[in-house]
Amino acid sequence: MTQPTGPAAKQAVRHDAMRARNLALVLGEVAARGSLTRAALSEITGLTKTTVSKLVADLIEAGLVVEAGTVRAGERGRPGMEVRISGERVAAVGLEINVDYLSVRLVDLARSVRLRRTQAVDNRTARPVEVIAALRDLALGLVDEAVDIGLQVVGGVLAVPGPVDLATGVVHNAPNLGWREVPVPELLRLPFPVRVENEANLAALGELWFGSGPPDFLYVSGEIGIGAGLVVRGRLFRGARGFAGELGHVVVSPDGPPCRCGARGCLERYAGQDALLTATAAEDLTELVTLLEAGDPRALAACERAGRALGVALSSAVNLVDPDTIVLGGIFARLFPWLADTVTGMLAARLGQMRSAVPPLVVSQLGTEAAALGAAGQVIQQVIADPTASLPT
Amino acid sequence: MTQPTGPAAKQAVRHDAMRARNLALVLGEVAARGSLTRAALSEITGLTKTTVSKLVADLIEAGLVVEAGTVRAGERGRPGMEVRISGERVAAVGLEINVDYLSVRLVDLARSVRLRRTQAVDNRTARPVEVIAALRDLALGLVDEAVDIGLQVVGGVLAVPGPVDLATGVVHNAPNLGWREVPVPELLRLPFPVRVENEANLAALGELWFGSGPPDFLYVSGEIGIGAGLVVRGRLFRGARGFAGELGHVVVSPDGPPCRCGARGCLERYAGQDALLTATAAEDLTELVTLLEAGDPRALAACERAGRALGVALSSAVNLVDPDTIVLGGIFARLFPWLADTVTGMLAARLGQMRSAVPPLVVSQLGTEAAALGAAGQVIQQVIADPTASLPT
DNA sequence: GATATTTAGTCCACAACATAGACTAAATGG
DNA sequence: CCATTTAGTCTATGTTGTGGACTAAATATC
Repeated sequence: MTQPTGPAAKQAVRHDAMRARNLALVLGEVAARGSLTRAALSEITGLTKTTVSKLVADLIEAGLVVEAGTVRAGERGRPGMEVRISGERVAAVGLEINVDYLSVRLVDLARSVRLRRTQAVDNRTARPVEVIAALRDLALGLVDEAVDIGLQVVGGVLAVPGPVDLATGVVHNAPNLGWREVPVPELLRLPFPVRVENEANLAALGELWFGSGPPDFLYVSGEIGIGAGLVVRGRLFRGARGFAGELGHVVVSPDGPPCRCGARGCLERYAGQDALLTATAAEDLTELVTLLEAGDPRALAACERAGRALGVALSSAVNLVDPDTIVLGGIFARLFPWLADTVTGMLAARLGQMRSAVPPLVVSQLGTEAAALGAAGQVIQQVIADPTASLPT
Repeated sequence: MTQPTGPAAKQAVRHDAMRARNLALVLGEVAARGSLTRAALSEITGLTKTTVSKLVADLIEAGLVVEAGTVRAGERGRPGMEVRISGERVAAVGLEINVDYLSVRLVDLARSVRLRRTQAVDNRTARPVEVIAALRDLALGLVDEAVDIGLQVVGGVLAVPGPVDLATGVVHNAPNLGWREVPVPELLRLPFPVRVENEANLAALGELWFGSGPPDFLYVSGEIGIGAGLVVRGRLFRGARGFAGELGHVVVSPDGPPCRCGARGCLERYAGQDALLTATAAEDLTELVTLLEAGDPRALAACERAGRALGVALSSAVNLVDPDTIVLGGIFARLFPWLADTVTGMLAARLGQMRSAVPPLVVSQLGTEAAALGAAGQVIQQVIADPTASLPT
């Protein structure tokens, strides 16, 4: 018989764990609300003023928060001292390998993007070792600049367009890049710990942490392959082995065109970038957008067909995973003006009678930065969730 | 900016919470492993022997565990005293309303099914208040019998075939019963707290806690409507508003037969009970099974068509939610012999090239009891997760 | 300008719960 | 019967939060 408690429930709690949790609680509230006084923290967390004072003292000593000036809530009384996240000690690096660029971002603990570097390159024609060597150079340059501005990089996450084995970091298959079985961490070897994660999942987390929407949504990303990241109550849904979110292979029509996955009628064959470019004889996405702007009938028809297919696949997804909102990113962000009405119409037609609310369709606010920001945000999130790892011993 | 920590991370931890967590840890390990000595508990949990002794003393005083005799692990040394879950103090009631029966189960803390009562009745032709009144009578009888055997019912959960508003217990729409907007808890009014939950989700939990498979699977249930319960790492996935798992409205063919949900080509129209009975002119499921056993060509063709549709829909589900195993329950458990090869074949054809492992298809081990057992199991699970609620004050 | 009032934050004795080592208890091997 | 091994209890101590007393810093009122 399986015991259905999560891993967190299987740990004994001692005094040190209690303190770690309360430190994380205080730091998390400060991070969530921008700044708080000790008195406000006491009210919000339920801990006594004494306890909050001690916890804040530890966080100040660790350089994770700073006192930022006095503030008064009421008309009279002693003014409180604002405590804010310090953006001047620790930072995280978000990295991204996509089809036609490499990207790195430096994000501080206050979630400010301090540095941005992007390098245009055709990653589909380069060998994986070449791509990763170029990324390593870009990242090392960023780290040097971080040291120059006084920030210590405590970790990084790399976004790649394909499923990833989270334990080993091996990219089993990235169709957008033409990669199979690439042992990314062995090749990357940066002077801080780096994990590898699927790009759609990280973009979803980017929208969550750097966007402004609600904490329950399905993020749709796509180039050749189409992936989805699902966030429910602020947490990423990964599935049993971490390979959830393969929206590109959801069935649009069971006897439709053959797909490279071996099935037929997958979403990718209707709405993937290759499908769109082939239908319009466009060279690349920019040319496709130019045709659409010019009102080219073939381009408009291809978008209409892609929009209907997206609507069908997304209606299946909504029935299965019940998101609150659908966010279109990747190529679909650029094509949003020509897709939105068709997709929204199809969702309303297929979902509108049974469901009390059809999830609204919105465009990504972060554009091509979403994945790299989500990557860096994951490291920031870990520091906030476990501040004791950052305390001096 | 949304702060993405779960609810549990937002609670301060004090001494009482620390004790509660450690009590839950000890009780959970005893529940998971059948019986343990204090010394073994100390080794497994990492708490000292002193701490474990005190925690076990509290649990004994609460009647949640008992000492069950001496046992020795090695060749010499003082024998240890086995501590086991007590099945003789608290119990939970699982209730179920399905199309053609009402069912109640009494389950003790050791997860033994102590009492079973099922009443055959056509719930589709009866009014909701009549159905719920009959269920109330059945449940009150079970409670009387529980008292007779010395068990105290601490709570219950009711399984219904349709989406449920978890906060209010209102059943918005149960197509299998013909119900809409039924305020079940107001009508039921039993002498213990009762929550209402979707039947497919509870059946999935039943397979998890009373079956013997791995803790990551998609459970497929079906009568007229087809629902799915998804369990990942021992936890039920519900979606943003609790309305995930609507497998019956996943698209099989976008321009297929119109569905009562307003869409076209939903799985329900191919593999739902009505679709199967209409295709074979069978009166009910038993007659359909008789036809299948006799080799009736129309019945076999209907199952083949249903199996292919299930395979298509399940391949979309696997791509999106990545389960380890697929469990067929409901009518599909009875039809398993005539469905399995087609479904398995379709899954292999659609998933076998890209995914390193195609999820195996298995039949439910619990049959029609799965939902009621899952319901009772949820109450049992809550007692184990929060034993301080059961301690004398 | 002085005093009363309000609110923030610190101080310190105490409580709750886990730890750690000493000790007792219960068994078997030699 | 004694030595050894292992389980479980006892008791002083340590860690971390609490709660009330107290100080500090502000404004309103006189």
